[in-house]
Amino acid sequence: MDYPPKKQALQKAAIELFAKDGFWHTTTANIAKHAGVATGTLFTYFPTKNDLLDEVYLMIKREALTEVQREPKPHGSFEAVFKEIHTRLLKWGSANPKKFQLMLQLRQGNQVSQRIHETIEDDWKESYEWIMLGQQEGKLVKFPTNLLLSIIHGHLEAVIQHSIKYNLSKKEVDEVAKISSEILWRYLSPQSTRPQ
Amino acid sequence: MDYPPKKQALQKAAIELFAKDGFWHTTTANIAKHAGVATGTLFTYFPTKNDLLDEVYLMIKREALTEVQREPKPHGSFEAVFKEIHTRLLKWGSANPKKFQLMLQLRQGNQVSQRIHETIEDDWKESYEWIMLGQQEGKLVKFPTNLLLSIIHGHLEAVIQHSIKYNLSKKEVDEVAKISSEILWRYLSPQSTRPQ
Amino acid sequence: MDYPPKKQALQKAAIELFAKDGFWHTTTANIAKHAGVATGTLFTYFPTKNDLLDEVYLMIKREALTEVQREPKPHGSFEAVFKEIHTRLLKWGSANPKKFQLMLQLRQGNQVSQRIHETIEDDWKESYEWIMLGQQEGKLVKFPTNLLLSIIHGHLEAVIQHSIKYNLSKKEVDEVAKISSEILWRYLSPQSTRPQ
Amino acid sequence: MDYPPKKQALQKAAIELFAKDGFWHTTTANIAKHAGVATGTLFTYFPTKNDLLDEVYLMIKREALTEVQREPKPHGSFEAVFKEIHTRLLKWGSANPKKFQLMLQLRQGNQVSQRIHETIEDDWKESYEWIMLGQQEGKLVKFPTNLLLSIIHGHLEAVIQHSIKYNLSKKEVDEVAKISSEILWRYLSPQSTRPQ
DNA sequence: TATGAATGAGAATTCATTCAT
DNA sequence: TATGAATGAATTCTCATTCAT
Repeated sequence: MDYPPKKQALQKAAIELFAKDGFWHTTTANIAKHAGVATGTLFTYFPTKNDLLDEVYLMIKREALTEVQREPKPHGSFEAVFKEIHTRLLKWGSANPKKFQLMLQLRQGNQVSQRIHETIEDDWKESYEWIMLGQQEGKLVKFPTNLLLSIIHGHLEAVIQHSIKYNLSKKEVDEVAKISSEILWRYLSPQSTRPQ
Repeated sequence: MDYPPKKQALQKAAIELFAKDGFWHTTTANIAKHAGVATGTLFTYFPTKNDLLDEVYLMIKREALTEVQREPKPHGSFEAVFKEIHTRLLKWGSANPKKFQLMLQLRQGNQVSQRIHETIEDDWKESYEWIMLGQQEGKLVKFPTNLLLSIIHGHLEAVIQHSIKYNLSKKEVDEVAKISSEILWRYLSPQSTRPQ
Repeated sequence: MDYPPKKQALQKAAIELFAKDGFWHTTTANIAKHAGVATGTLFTYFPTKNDLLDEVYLMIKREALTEVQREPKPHGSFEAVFKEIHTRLLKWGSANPKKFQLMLQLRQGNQVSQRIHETIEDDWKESYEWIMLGQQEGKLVKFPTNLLLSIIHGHLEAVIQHSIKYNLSKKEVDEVAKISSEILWRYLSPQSTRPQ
Repeated sequence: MDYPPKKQALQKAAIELFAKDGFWHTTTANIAKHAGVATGTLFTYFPTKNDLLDEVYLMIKREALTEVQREPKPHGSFEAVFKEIHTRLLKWGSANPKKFQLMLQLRQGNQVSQRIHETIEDDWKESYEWIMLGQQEGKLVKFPTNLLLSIIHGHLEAVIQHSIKYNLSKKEVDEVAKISSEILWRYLSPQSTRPQ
């Protein structure tokens, strides 16, 4: 979608550097240098440093989303789909530690513009509604949907962070994914709240 | 512990402003102004802006810890203690949204110095060991302890964020605490992983 | 004289924008855009932004001069010619407010190159000499010729500015021209300095 | 009124440089250097380069006004006062060529903020009303007051420019003032418009 | 001629930190 | 200790100009 090669190079360099040094310690001059272009070139593609950030953040979020939606689409029972999505995201995060951590870093801090947050919310709306549907159909506990999503997110993040921190191999990530999605599912499916 | 009133005023102002505008958008001049002191005074107490940040971060972390350890100490069965700690932290976070969010903001980003992170890890070592003990005694699932802690943290954060976002009343927070700690416990106690 | 249509479009756009936003707030990119050509094209016709300015300034000055010299040439007594010239310039300025104000703007400031100023002085030499002749023949007061010209200019400018500011109609400008040239003439013809 | 010596130095340097090189060719770094202060110091006193310009412009305008109003106040007949004011301004302009030319330069161009223009208009309101009164009492021709003022201004400027250009001595300026105010007066007093 | 992406020197402004009082 | 004016390195962004196509 982004043909201009210099633009791509800038985005890539930005992700690299933002993730490594943080948004504020990264200068536009440095991004340009790493991308192999002149300082002014950055501003040909991104009116301001913040616009670059916005675009990069959106890109990452969409990359994760693409992962969830890519062929073959998750299919089967609600449970199977739920676990598959969880697994895909975990794998994606483990395989893209820089992007993942940049994402976390940017979620806190108020650098990303409101407009982008809204765009992203829009992107994920389908998933949100799918979760809500699951609740209505009794497949998931009846927590406030937002809280439920927060918990799912929180869990996922914790597991990804763990995988990154201990630099797990692909194989290990597969295992963690299995256990972790299994647990999460039991945790959030209604029967689990009424054991015995 | 911090007798000089100007130092306290500076710390308070710093928390306020860091939480509201972020570390990078907060100028030392502004902190001083909000604290009602001269710009230079800040540097009488904190050699650099980052030292102020470190101290403030440590303060908040210790405040949360104090909450966990304050009299009457959590007591009773492992389960009771576990739930009590979870509840106390949830309440503290809900009651101190600014501090809590500042904490999250600072966890990502590389502002806080390594030294401080180590100090904090040290502070919480006891808790860490208590969890590990719980695992050894079969009270908690046998995940890698670090992952377990990450998951507990993730859950707690999700719930606190939710309470803050929807501005829950004290009563509502009490309820959420009850349900949430109950769920977390079932989730992490070994029997929950072998339902039926 | 300027056949290439893109060159003309650039000059026109430059006048428009220099007059509206000032030389410094006008970017070459903007001029090109308004002229409907590519940024680089400007530099095909004008080596530098300042050369464009020079040419535009010269153009305007010559347009005013052309107005003075156009057929039917001012004729009759010295007084009649003097008044006719004054009237023509006043009308031209009122009809071309943008060009007129750009002219004023550029007279101060050191943007226009010395070479152009000299060229213009040359263009107007004839008028200058005609005024001098008038003085020698006792038709005009014996002020230093330069001062005399400055005063004439000052008067003319004041009246044009007034016409522009109050957006006078053609008819009103005609009237003002009549009165104003009458006054100026009395003011500068020798008898006026010795009334009674 | 402006005690801080560095502020004064900055204003002085700004006038010097703006007049010599123009507002746009003068960098804040250069102003600071000429004032013998650090680059940042300029912004301690003037939030932006334009604020410095505003203040400098206002200063100059007020200096001219002070000249008009200083003791001994112009007194005597309307004619005497009129000529005295004209003379004082001419002398001030001749004695302060840089300030005078900077004034002209800034009047054109849209750098000076509207607010400052209004402040100045306010400052000179008294003079404006005095002129209007003169018209009502039949001491001055019944032109639209604004046009009348424009003409007076235009005349004054022309004469000052002349004095500066030919670097007239104080004595010569005195003479020019005498002649010039005499002429202007005859020109603008009602009888002069109906000679014979 | 015409294009417009790319360039990079240059400029205004910010702000942590210092230091004389 | 406390002050706050002064510092100047660092940073984002602008824009005239170039040049490969």
